[in-house]
Parts: sequence; C-alpha cells; structure tokens
Amino acid sequence: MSEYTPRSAEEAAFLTAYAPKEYPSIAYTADIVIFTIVNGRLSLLLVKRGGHPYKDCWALPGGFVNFDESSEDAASRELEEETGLGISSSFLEQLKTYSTPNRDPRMRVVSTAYIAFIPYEELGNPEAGDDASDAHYFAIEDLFSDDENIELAFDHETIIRDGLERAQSKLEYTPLATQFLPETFTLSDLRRVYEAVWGTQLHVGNFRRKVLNTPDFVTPLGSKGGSTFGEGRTAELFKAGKTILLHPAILRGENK
Amino acid sequence: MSEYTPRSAEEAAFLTAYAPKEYPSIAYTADIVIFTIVNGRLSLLLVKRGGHPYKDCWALPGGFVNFDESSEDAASRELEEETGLGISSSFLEQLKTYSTPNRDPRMRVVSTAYIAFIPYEELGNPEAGDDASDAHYFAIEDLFSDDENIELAFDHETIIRDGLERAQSKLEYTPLATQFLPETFTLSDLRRVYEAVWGTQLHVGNFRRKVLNTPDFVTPLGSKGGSTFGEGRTAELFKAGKTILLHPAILRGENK
DNA sequence: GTAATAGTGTCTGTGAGACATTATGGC
DNA sequence: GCCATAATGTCTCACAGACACTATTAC
Repeated sequence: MSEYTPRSAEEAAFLTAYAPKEYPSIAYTADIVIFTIVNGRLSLLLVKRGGHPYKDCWALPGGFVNFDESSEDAASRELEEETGLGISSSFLEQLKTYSTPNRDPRMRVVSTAYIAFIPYEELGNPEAGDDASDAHYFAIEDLFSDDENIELAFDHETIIRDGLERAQSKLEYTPLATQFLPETFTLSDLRRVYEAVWGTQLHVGNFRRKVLNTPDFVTPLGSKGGSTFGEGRTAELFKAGKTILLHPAILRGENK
Repeated sequence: MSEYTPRSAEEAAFLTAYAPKEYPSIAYTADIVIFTIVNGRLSLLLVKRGGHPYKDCWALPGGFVNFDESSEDAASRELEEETGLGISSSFLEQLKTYSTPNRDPRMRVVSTAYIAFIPYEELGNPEAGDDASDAHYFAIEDLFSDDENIELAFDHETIIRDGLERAQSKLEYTPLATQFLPETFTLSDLRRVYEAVWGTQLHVGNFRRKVLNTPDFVTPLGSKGGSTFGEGRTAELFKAGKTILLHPAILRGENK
C-alpha cells in the first residue's frame, strides 16, 4: 500500500518482488450495535434477514469489509446501506471480534462488532435496504423476554449481551449518557437514561447531587424547559460538559 | 460447518447448494502481548523478525489464523511455535482488532491482539523459533525510552500501548496482579506488581489495609516466607483468593 | 545495634446511600 | 388545592490518603 516507505533498499526490493503467499481464506465483516432510548426504554436497531441462512431472523446491521477500508468505515457504510441511517465511523466504539470457526454455517467469517449511542430524536426511522426485509428498534427487555420469542441470527445474541454490558459500564465512568440525549436536557432526562440502561430505579436527590458534584459532566444553561421524554414539569436545562472521564464516577453499586 | 442444524428444509437445501460468493481477500492474524515482571519491572515478550518487511525489528509473537481455529487458539499456537512457550488460550484476553488497510506493506492484514499475564518464574526463557531470529523480554520503560531506540514492527507500538492501558486498568478492579506472582507471595510482592504496572510508588501501610479490606482478594496461609522478588525480610505468605472482581477496588487515583 | 521493611493505629476529608423537607408547576 | 416531581439539606457509614508509631529480621 502506497503510504509505506521502505526501511532499506533491500526491503524495497523485497516488497516489489513480493507475491502474496497462500493464507487461509477467511471472510471479514463488521457488525454494529446501535443503542438508543425509545419511550424511556433502552433499544437497539435490528434488521430482518431477507435471505438464507437465518432467513426472517433479526440480525445486527453489518456486512463485508472492503479491501481498502477499515472495519470502522465498513460498519458505518453498511449501516447506511441497510438502514439509510448515517453515523460517522468516529462515533463507533469497537466492542469485540468474534472468530469462532462455525459462527456462520456458510463459510468461515470473522466479525468485528461496534457499538454506537444515539439520541432517538436525531436518528429518524430506519428503512430496510440491501438484503434486509425490515428494520426497526427493539427494546432490550422485549428482545430477551420469553413472551416475545424474537429469533436472532448467528451469534448476535452474544454480541448484543456483550454490547449491553459495555454500555452499562461505560455509563459509570464516562459522560456516555449525554450521547443518548439531544443537546439540551434536564437532570431527569439524564437520570432516565441511566435507569433505562441499567434497568434500575435511581434515587432522584442523590442522583442530582452526584451529577452536579462531578466536574464538567454537565453545564447549566440558566434557563428552564420541559423534559425531552415529555414527563414531569419544567426543570433546569443543561448541556453536556467537556469532560471525557467522570471524576468521581457515577457508580451503580447495588445503589439507588 | 458440521455443528449447525438447519432451521428448515429450505435452509438445508440452500446450504447444500451454497457456493461461496466473492468477498475481499483479507488475511487474518492474531498477535499476543505477554506481560510479566522481570526484576521488579513490567516487561513483555518480543521476537526479532528474521525476514522482510521490518527485518530485524522487534514484533509481538503472532501469525495467521488457520481455517478451523479461533483467533484465541491461533494466538496460543503461534506463541508456542515462535518462542516455545505454552500458554493455554483460556488465559488470553482479547484486547482489540487492528484493521487499518495499510498496516502491513505486503498485503491487507487484519489482526486481533490478545494479552496474557504470567509469572516470570513459571515461564522460563523463550527460544527463537519460526521466522524469529531472537526472542526475549523487554522492560516497558526501556522499550519506550529514547536512549534504547528499539524499533518495533508494523503498528505494534500502538498495540503495546493499548495493552498496557488495559493491564493498568484491570489491575484496579480485578485480582489480575496475582497472575504475575507464583502461587504463594507476600503483600510486598503484590505491592511491587502494582508499582511495576502503574509505574508509581505506593504507600506500604495503606496498600496493605486496602488489600486486606477487599474480601477474597488474598487468603493468608498462616506461615511466613521470603519475598519472591528476593527483597526485604520474611513476611506473611498469602495465596490468591477466589474473587473475580475487587470490591472495593484498588484504585490509582493520583494516590500513593 | 542499625537500618530497612513488615505491620498497626489514628485522623481527616470525600462521597455514597438513606431519608426528610421545601419549592414549583401542571392539572 | 392537589399531587407529582424538582431541588435542597442532613445524617451515617465506608474508604482513601496522610502520617505516626511499633515489631521484626537481615546485616
């Protein structure tokens, strides 16, 4: 690839003469877990598979990584192709790579999964695109409830559970929660994000104190407005602060 | 692959008839960062490259993932082949996957990196094997010091820095530190592990109190013995406890 | 004996969690 | 006016960090 400057004449000669050796033929894909909050519930985007295998099962958006793109870029591109949603690759966080030999019954496929966190209001509704017969958001609790019996393709249930865990723990020590909200929000909105992701009820007063005691987590705007989630009465508005790490963290130790 | 039971007759027919489609030809490798403590300093294992590109540079042990093995298994196997060291794949923790298109000047290579933590005493010395002209441990501080000027191959410096960060933060909330030590150790030994990995000096008394206040982190053996690192006088011996998560955690907040 | 390290005790500040109370605004 | 929620205050406990002090053992 062009950017590389050989370290010696000998190495340059080696590279010019280089003929690719045989290596195992492994397909490489990227999948993406998009979390958002719909009606106060943590949800994620799935697409319905239009073809075999796992036809009509629900799957994470994703697909092959092209020869000249990173897996981040591939995740972002595939998302656009399959759902019409645009998320820059810089908002994606790498979750984990799944490489069990038989995770796809067709052939050997290794997949790197990414996660993203988006305010529902900004995202709009997905439209089913390439290879997908449908696309919409599922609340996590419905997804894993026995009543609903939603069938997931491949090992995507594992990926989703790993992603959920990552999201839950990132909420503790990063300002991730603000990414689920529009630019301005109330502390109740913020609290509802924590409650949705952790699946717990938090104590209103203590939560407020903790958030305000964490420097640069949120910045008060000095004005009042209604909650984004449309509940409660008007309250003080905030925007996201400039910190990247929460000190002290907002911990979920059995707490309330 | 054989384990999969088709979900319908139609799907079975599809799979039987399936002819692999074209997909980008991407090579897949696994690399491994092995941390250990040598003479009280955090060190890692590197092998000297025997061939181009990056001939004579130092690189992480690693290599191609075979068609029928996971990347964990590949990491473990390659380690054995290149250095003669045996580490079960279950002791490996996945770090991250590196997929920038031009990270290898020969061809498109995606690599999943793993980390492992091993007591130096149990590991023995590595021997250069396949493709490697030398193999030994480097102290992290030497590796990144300007004096030494050690040349690292590919993007392995990035991988090592990511791995170091992971190790440092895992030390806080998991009993990882005990993995660097033999079965029995003193609290000084344990403290020296933290000091080596974090690159800081810790307060002896406070450290002791914190460790003993964390349930099931270490179990006293009721006997005394010398330090593994050969320093200090005899002290109470401990072995690793049975907890997987430290509560409370051993934090490194500017602390001492 | 001396010096270094092992090990114990105490004080202070911070933050979490529980709980009580007041303020505000929609209905 | 009623009620849910916003917002503030107070108490207790747990733990981090600082520091002082005693005990043990290698030399």
